Amino acid sequence: MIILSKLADYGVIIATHLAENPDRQVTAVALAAETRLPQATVAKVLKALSHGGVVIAARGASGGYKLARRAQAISVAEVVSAIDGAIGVTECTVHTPSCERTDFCPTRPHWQRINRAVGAALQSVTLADMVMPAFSFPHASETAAERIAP
Amino acid sequence: MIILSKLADYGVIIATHLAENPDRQVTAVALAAETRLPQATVAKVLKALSHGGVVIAARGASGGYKLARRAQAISVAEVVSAIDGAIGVTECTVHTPSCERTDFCPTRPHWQRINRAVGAALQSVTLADMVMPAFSFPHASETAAERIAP
DNA sequence: CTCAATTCGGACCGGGTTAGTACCGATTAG
DNA sequence: CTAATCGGTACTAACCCGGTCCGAATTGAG
Repeated sequence: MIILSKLADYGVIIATHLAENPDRQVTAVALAAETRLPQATVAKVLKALSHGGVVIAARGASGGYKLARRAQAISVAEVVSAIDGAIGVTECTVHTPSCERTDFCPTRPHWQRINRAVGAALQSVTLADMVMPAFSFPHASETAAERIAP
Repeated sequence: MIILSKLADYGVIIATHLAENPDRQVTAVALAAETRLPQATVAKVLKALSHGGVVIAARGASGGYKLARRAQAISVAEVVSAIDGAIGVTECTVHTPSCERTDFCPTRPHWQRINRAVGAALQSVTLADMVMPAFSFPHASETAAERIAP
């Protein structure tokens, strides 16, 4: 299973690309060309990012997008939730628990615990981190580490 | 956005229910009744769990399901990946990186790092934990689960 | 020993969400 | 004024989820 939606994935790619050249105003079509992603989709993602306050849009001729803040101040979690909404592990963790099980179901606290872990993971990585090549994570068994269970 | 699919969520509910009465052989319809989940879906989930080695199925009259191992030995990650397949944050983290970006894209190691964190969170919770009401879970493992993998 | 009842196992199908596209209006620089 | 660019909405296509159906295996009765 894939956790992030494709759009959210694109969002991070695009935001990261913006983080590489800060202060530069880039148009949607240019971003699409530079990231090799479909133009229309890039435009759509940028709209969402703008809406979420991750990027700032300049309209009109010679308009374009750039990051709303410094790259270090923007976490991956922010980018993702700008596109896909709040992050939650299960149904109960995101909206109000209207399910009848809520009261007597003992699993909820555990879900919330897992949820916090995921959120922390996404929040701890900023766009500035994403740009840096990350030698600092030495791992021999890359594929094994990537899979949760065989 | 919701991370777990509904089926995976059901899977955990069902597996947890099985963990509550170990050694008891329960049929799919009984499980559906006891968990208040739709019968057909429960059956489907159980098939996947059986395939993934989480539960053991007995066919024929007086057949049914039971956990393949003790509840402490089965992690939530196992249940989830039995249903939804390997867990990965993005496309690249699960299948072979066929995208052209793979080689030059610096974000991959960071994704893997996030991925490991999520995996650790899911693996750190067993079915036995899920059954226990969570007032008393050890803080040590909690912080460990929440910390991002180095 | 045979048959029927019961249960799991695998293939198939429809509905709904998501990805992706296209259009038109709004805004701004030159 | 014109060209370029973002913003919003509507639309189509694809995929995945959830559910249903029928066949395979096993048990227990006659």
